[in-house]
This record gives sequence, structure tokens and C-alpha cells, in this order.
Amino acid sequence: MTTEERINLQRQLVETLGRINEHDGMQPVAGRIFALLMVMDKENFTFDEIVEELNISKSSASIAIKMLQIRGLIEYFTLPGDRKRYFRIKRHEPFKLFEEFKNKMVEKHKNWQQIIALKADPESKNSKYLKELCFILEFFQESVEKLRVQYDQLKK
Amino acid sequence: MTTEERINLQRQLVETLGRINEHDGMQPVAGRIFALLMVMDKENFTFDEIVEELNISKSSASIAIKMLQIRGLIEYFTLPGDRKRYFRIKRHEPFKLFEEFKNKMVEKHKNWQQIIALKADPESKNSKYLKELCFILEFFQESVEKLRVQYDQLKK
DNA sequence: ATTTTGGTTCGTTTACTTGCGAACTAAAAA
DNA sequence: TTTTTAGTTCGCAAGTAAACGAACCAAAAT
Repeated sequence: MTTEERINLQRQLVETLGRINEHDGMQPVAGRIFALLMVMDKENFTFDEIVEELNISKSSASIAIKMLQIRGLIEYFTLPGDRKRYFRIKRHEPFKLFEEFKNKMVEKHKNWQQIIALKADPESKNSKYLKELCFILEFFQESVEKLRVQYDQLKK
Repeated sequence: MTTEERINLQRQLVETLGRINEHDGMQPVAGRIFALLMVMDKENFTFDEIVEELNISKSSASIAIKMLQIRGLIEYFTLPGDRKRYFRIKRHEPFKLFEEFKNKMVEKHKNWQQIIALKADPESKNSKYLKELCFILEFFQESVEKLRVQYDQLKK
């Protein structure tokens, strides 16, 4: 595989993953920018490089980049004597993947507790079902703590 | 708290959770229907009851209900000699909550592997980061199997 | 002091989504 | 046979979101 072939495949993958990111709730341009920063060999893109590589307007790029930064998905650095911003993906501690899922589950747990609290019949099918769901979420929350310890030991 | 007060609070909660469901990628009407079936004491709603309770048109209800069924979030049953459909939330095995998360992670793992496969430098920062992410996903996939066993024992 | 660089903000256009009512359908009831 | 019930489908109107170009701005270079 020549370098050029590889870069073409990477560009295709940016498009594919961009669409997947869209499906995950990103707007199209943002999804492609994020995919670009993940996929390409170049790890630090300037604003203009992003605009050129994706053939998008500066305004679309500006808005999408702002959003990706707010969401904590990308970040930038600057070099002394160089006004350009260099954007790259923000690399998080891997375990954060589950912390985030856990946080979502904590929210769901709260919502379900609210529903339960308002039920006339705590023995109704839905009440029981919701309680079961809450129970498993509590089990999961504890498990995440344990998994974190296991994972840290595994890494050593 | 009187019955009426409770029902009013439930209606408010339907609106609140409906908006949360919207945020989770459901269209407004669908989000409210799903919340309605979760929150209210009545567990089985006919089509017309849904339409009346939420003050929506039959067409909107029809489309949203179809979608919720396809997504596996609600289901209906019928009674002999009664043409109405009775809709209710589809109660899944609780552990499915994590199976679904695991499936999403399997997808992510595939995508990241594709990215890694196209990298020129397997020792670049992004390559290493992606490999780390893949590693933790593999760890997590194994853990889910173990958690399932633990959970089943806990239930006994 | 003027121009260039590196973006941001604004206003408009275009495309898509949402929801409605009206018309329609298939089965059951009258 | 006609009417009623229980929805579905279609076409339209209104609202929303995405993306663009043009104008703008602040800092650096000339």
C-alpha cells in the first residue's frame, strides 16, 4: 500500500466515521472534523488545514470547533511566535469512558426514582420493573468502582 | 397528597422526562408518549387515550408509536372482542441495559481498530491512545460477562 | 500607518423535521 | 348494506437547523 493509497483510505474513513458521529448526535461538520483529527496521520491541524481538507467554510469550521471544544472532545495549543492554533483530539484517561456511562446511569436512576415516588401502587408491574432497573443500576455503580481498581492493577 | 395532586405531578413529570427523552434523540411526541407510559399509574393506554392525554393529533401519535415499537421501547396487546390496541412499555430483562452499552462499545472498538490499521506510525501519540482505548474496551467486554454471572447469583 | 493573518460573528438561504388535518382503509357493528 | 371504530397515509404549513459568504475584528507584520 503506497502512502497515497493509505491517505485516500483515511479520507474515506473520515467520511464514514463522520457519518457515525452524526448518528451519535454531532452535527455533520463537527463529526467530520472530529473524525479527521482521529484518523489522519497528521495529529495537529490548524484552522485553515481543517477548512481546506474538508472543503468547508471558515464559519462552519469555527462554530463546529467551538462546540467540540466545549464538549471536551478536542483542544488546541499554540507555538510561541505563531498565531495559529493547532487542534488535536483531547486524550482522556481511558477509564473515563465508563465514568461517563456511569454518570448517565446515575441520571437515569434519579429519573426512575422520581417516577417510583409518584406511583399510587408500589406493587404495580411498572413499579416493580422500575425498582428492578434501579437495583441493577446500583449494582453497576458499585461494580464500576471495583473495575477501576482491577483495571489499575492490570496496567501495573 | 390527594390522588388529583399526584396525577398532576405525574403529568408534570411526563413533560420533564419527555424533554429528557428528546435530548436522548427521540422526537418530541415520541418522548412524551414514552414518558407517559412510564410515569402514569395506568399502565395500558389505548391509542385514543394517548391522543387525548397528550393533546396531539392522531397522525403524530401514529407515527411516533410506530417508531417506538420499532425501537423496541413499547409494545401492545389486544383483548378478544376488542379492536383497540393497548400500549405499554416493553419491559426488558434489566441486564440488557449493559448488553446494549457493550454492543455500542463493540462498534466503537471496530471503528478504532480500523483507524489504527491505517496509521503510518503505530507509535504515534494517537495510535498509542487508540490502542489504549481498545485495550480497555476489551477489558470491559470481559468484565460484562463476569458481571452478568455475579448479578444472576445476587438475584438468587 | 497600512496590510496581512487568523479567525469570529451576522444575516441569509436552503434543506430537513415536526405536526396537523383531511382523506383514506380495513374490520366490525348495526 | 351502511355506519362506526380504530387507526394509517398523504400533502401541506410552520418551525428549526446547517452551512455559506460577507463583513468584521484584533494582533502581528510590513
